[in-house]
Amino acid sequence: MRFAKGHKTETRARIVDAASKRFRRDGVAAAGIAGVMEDAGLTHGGFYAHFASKEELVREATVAALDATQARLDRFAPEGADWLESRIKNYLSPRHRDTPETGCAIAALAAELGRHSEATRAAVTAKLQETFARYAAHLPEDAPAPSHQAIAIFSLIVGALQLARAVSDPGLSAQILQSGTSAALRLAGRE
Amino acid sequence: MRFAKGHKTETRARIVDAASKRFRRDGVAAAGIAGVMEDAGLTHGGFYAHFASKEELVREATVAALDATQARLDRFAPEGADWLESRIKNYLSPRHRDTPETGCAIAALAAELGRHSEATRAAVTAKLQETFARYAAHLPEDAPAPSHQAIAIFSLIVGALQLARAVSDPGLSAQILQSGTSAALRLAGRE
DNA sequence: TGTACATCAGTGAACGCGCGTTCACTGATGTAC
DNA sequence: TGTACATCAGTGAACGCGCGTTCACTGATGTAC
Repeated sequence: MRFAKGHKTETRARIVDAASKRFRRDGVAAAGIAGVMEDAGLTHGGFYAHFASKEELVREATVAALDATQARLDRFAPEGADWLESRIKNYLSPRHRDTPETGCAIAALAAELGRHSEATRAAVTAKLQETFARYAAHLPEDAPAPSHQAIAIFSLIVGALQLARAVSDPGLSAQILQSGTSAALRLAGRE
Repeated sequence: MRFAKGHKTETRARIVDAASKRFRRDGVAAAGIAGVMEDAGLTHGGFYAHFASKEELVREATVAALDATQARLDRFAPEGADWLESRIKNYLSPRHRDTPETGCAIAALAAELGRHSEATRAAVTAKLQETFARYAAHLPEDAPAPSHQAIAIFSLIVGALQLARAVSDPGLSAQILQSGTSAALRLAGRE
C-alpha cells in the first residue's frame, strides 16, 4: 500500500520511540528488533527499510531518549533560579526510579553504552557535554570550578538512581534517593 | 575420569571466577555459558553438573566479583586513617576504568542487576549494605549523618566511573575521574 | 597384593527457540495518458 | 473524467547462528573382594 507523504518519517519516529523505551526498560542486549517493531505496531520484516542495522537504531534511540527525558524533566523544572534544585529532586524521585522506560538513558544504559560503536559513544559524549554545561550554568555564581561541580553532581545522581533501582529493599532504596538528593544539593550550593 | 577429592569444588570456583570476569566485561545478557566454560578450560556441557541455571551463576558470580574487588582494592588501600581517601582514588583511577573485568561489579552491572531475580538482588543489597557501613565507619568522627554521606560518596564514584567508561573522548573521561575524585573527597571531609 | 567393578566429572551431539537479517511478494494510492 | 500502471511501505516466510539446556556416553581412579 502506498502512503501519504511524510508517512515513512512518522513510522521511523515511532520505531525510534518504541526502541528508546524498550532499550531503557530491558537493556539493549536483551531487547530484540521484533519486540520493538511490535511496540511500533509493525511486523519485524519492515525494519531494514528504515535502518541499516540494530546498532544504527541504538544510536538514534539513545539520542532520542536523552532528548525526550530532558524535555520531560524540563516540564517539571522550569528554567530559573531553582532549576538545578528541581532537576536534582525530580531525577532522584521515586517516580523516576520506578519508570526507567521513560527516564534518563544514561542511568539505564551507561554500562552498556561503553561496549557499543564509536558513533553511538560519540553521540552520547556530545549529549553529556551539553548536560554538564547546563548544570554548570545553573550553579551559584561564586561556585569554584563549576564545570567540575557539574560533572560531580551528575555522576552522583546517576549512580544513586542506579543503586536505588538495583537494591531489593524498599527502605534502603528510599534512603539512597534521599541521601543522594541532599548530597547533590550540597554540591550544588543549595543546602 | 574420576578426580581427586575437592576437584569439583575447585572447578566450580573456576567457573564462577570466569563468569564474574565475563559478566563484568560483556554484561550478563551478552555473556554466554559456552564462553564462560571455555574461559574455565571446560566444555559447555558440564555446566549443569555445577549450576541449576544461568541465573544461579549470575548470583554467585556477582557476589564473588564484589568480594574479589573488595579484596583487590584493599591491597592498594590498607586499613587506617587514609583508607577512604585511598579507596576513592583507586576507584576512580584510569586503571579501574580500563579494566572492568576485574573491577567493581556494581559499576559494571548495576543497571542489569535491577532486572534479575529477587535472590540476586537480595545478595547485591546485602553487599551494598556492607559497603555503605564500611565507608561510613571511615568518615571523620565529627561527620554529620555518616550513613547518608557514605551512600552519597559511593553513588558518586559509581556514577563517575560509568560515565568515564561511556564517553569516547579521553580528555573528558579523565576530567570525569578527576572531578569525581575531588568531589568525593570533599564529601568524605578530606578536602 | 592383584583384579573387577562402581563412580561421576567432564564430553560433545542434539533439543527448541529467538536472534539479526534478507527477500519475494502485496496492494492501496499517486501519476500518466 | 476515467482507466492503466508504477510506486514503495509494510508483510511474513525463511536464512544461518548462537543461545540455554538436556542427555547418552567416556574413562581414569577409588573401592570391594
